[in-house]
Amino acid sequence: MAKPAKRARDTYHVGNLAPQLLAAARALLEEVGPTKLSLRAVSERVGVSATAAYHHFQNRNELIGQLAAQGFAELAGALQRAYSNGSGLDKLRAGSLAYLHFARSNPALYQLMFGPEFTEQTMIPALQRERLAAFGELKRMVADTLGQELDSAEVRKASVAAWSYTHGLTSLVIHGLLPGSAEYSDERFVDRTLQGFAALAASCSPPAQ
Amino acid sequence: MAKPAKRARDTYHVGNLAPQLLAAARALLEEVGPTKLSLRAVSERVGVSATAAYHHFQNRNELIGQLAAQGFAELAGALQRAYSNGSGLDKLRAGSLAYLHFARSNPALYQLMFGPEFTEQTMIPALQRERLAAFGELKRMVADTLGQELDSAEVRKASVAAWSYTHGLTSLVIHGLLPGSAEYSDERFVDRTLQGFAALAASCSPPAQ
DNA sequence: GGAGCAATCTTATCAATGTCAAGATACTTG
DNA sequence: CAAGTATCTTGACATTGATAAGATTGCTCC
Repeated sequence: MAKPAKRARDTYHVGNLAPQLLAAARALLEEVGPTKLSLRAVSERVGVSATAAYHHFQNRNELIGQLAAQGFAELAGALQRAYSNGSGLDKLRAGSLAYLHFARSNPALYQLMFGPEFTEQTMIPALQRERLAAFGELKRMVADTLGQELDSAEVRKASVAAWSYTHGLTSLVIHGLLPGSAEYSDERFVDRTLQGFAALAASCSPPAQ
Repeated sequence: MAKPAKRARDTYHVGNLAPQLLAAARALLEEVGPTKLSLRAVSERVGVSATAAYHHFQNRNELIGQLAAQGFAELAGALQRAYSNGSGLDKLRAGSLAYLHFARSNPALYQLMFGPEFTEQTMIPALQRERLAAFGELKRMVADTLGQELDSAEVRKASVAAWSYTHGLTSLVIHGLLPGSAEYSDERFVDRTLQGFAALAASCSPPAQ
């Protein structure tokens, strides 16, 4: 019988399994959510055995870590595009829009990127690198807006502020914690939040430098 | 032998198991992290069988959901205290400090409160209620600062802005994504971020109302 | 071109976990 | 005190991450 041979032909040496696994995991991630993503389901979707992934990734954490790293890389790219194509002054608004748009297009991935699965022990070099790169892109936008050097104290503080507000808004929207999280547009969320900041700034005591 | 009888005396009818389970889960949560919290470990710590919890909670999600609800209740309390004891104008700064302080004192709980385990399906009423109450507390602070009504459009927008920035900063600090996440004080993070906002506001185009 | 080696994939298996079903025990109420 | 109900246990099952050992394929080196 040629059955075992044929079966072997189909499954053995699929080729570049790692990218296929990552792609399947990425798709499954958005279907089932960040917590319910199982290696077995990913392997089954690709058509390999449950343990095949262990020859390309150390464990589940490394696989989803690379997914998260991929997410940060794409986020950095989106920020860069917004930074380049930014019209006029408000490049920061364009950046916020790109940020929120990326997260709303890949909600489960975004939750994974900032999820609790990556601590100091379970951290992956690629993830740390891409995260720093994405934040570097944000800092470039802020430095450009402020007209200051990349590593000035002003830029550092303002970048953290920008990241905080954008990530916070994004996180709240993604989790459905804001009214109209599903239907309202990215622009509406960003602009209303910016208006809210303006109102707060007008009523608050000016912070001491 | 009195062994089975004695054993029964020890374990049967522990009393108010639900609060004990919640307390043990709360402690374990901060020890092992939000993802690694298992019902069995909680039960073992309390000293009951693995399935005892199912007579007090529908499933694991309801238990950790009540934990999260408890977290929001405590957060609301912390905000209220900061709101009452706020000295002078900057009650918002005091609120941000209280918020960040709560999260840094209960990092795993905070991650759980905003974690991906609670979707529309897995949501429990208590969690939604306490979350709304906490956000209501934040809105009261904002309304007081702006000197406007609780349900005005201004207050709604400014509240979302305040929540976004505070949650974003908190989330970044908790996850260790900011330099000095471990050593720096709450005050330093909040004040530097506020200074960053001021710098951004000075360099940005005034948002159209 | 073939032997051998390394890379790749599979099957078998284990421990941990969430969950259900059925039975044992303790409290409560008539 | 008897019966019922609340509470807890044991036993079991499916799912999942992970390891070990074996099978298969492609590559290299003579």
